[in-house]
Amino acid sequence: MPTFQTVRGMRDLLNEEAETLTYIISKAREIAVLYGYKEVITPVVEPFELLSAKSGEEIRQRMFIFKDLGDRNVALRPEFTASIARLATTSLKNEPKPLRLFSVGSVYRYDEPQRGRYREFWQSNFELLGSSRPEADAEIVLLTNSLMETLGLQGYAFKIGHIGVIRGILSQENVDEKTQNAILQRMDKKEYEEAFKLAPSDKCRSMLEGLLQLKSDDCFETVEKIKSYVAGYEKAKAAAENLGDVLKLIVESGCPVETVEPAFARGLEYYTGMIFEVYIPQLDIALGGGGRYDRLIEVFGGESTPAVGDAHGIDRIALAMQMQKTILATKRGKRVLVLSVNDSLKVEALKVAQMLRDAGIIVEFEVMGRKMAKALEDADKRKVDYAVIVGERELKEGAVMLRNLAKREQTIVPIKELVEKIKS
RNA sequence: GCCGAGGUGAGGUAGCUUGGUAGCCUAGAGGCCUGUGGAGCCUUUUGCCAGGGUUCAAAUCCCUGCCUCGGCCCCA
Repeated sequence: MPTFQTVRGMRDLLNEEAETLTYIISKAREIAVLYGYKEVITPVVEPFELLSAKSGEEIRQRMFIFKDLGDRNVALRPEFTASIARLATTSLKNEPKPLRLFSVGSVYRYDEPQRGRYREFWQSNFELLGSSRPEADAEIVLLTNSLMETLGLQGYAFKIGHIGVIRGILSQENVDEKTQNAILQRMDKKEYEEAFKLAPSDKCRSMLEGLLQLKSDDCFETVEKIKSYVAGYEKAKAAAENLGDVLKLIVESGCPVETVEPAFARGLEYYTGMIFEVYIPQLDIALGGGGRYDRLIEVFGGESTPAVGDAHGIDRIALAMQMQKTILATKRGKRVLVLSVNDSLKVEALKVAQMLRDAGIIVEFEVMGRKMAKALEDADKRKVDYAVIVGERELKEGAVMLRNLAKREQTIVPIKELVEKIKS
């Protein structure tokens, strides 16, 4: 019999890793509740067409695609937004706006695995549908800010941009959408020469090149520079103004914005407006990112619905927390091992165990048939707090032996007082 | 997709240069000890990533693949 291991890029998460993951998920869920987001659970497998429609070349090439037994082309979701957009055009079509949706789960991308990158990884996802206003963009950024802060991450910062600037220039230069996407993809990969080659005119090319020079140390100054640079390009100018509005809202709400990137693009094709990513200094991979996608829902056959959303890489956040040695604020109750002195008292011991669990105490029951010495030794090694020993002598008095494993002290405690004694 | 470093029981490792009995520490199960543990002693469990080649002989040398870790690119 061969031994099995996980498929490349997929991991088993044990002990602390699993604990950290669920801890971050629970914090994300708390944020969702606080901001009024309703949780939705969508399938891991979706039609390939849905997932690939507007995701962009980069992601399309990295999807897990297969035919199911009904000969349907399906894929494992590489992100959540497509599923949420599907919901918005179907089940949630007639819900009052704004619609605030939260999801969490695993997503799949066939990348080369490396630090902070896996083929199966976890995301928490927030989408705000129905508003085109800057405060909606701001809310998504601020909620990410809240999550970073709640988790105790130090020195994290946002990188922000606006896809409308480049798209504005390109459409006014009559570049078709397909070419726009290709240019944006190259720019995203920082293959600027390749990107510029696709520009149809010298003027267009020099406009794009010029954008790269506009970065300044002050975010608001960068926005002003962009504004004057794109004078004459109406849509691009409106985009720059919109970026300024969003920036003002988030910066004044205390959100640490590190840079405004005029030529910032992201791998996903569906973005139409503000886009952002969040980083910590110790890692140059994004912990989260998102942006505005005002046209996706109508592409899926829904009414024109402005929307903005973002995703957080839970595994990467876990990595960040580990690097910053962030302490998990988890509170754990007392752990107890219940065992009987001999087999004839098993029923009594089980009753005691159940009584303690009913009172909310974490109870393990001795199931290995071990001798007491071994059982106690084992329990102590695993950091169990108390052993409750059920024996004839004490039971006659309606009591059991309660042993504090760390202190190596024990007292006879009436069963009636056991819960209280353990909890104190 | 590309580049680099590696893969020895469950975990951590020695051995590899210079081919010749796979060793150590931790861990699991159990015993010494049938109502009281952290020590000690003893028994026991699991291994050279896979396949091929060279050789009398391969963990060791060669080739291919797989996997892990890391870097590039990009993302989360």
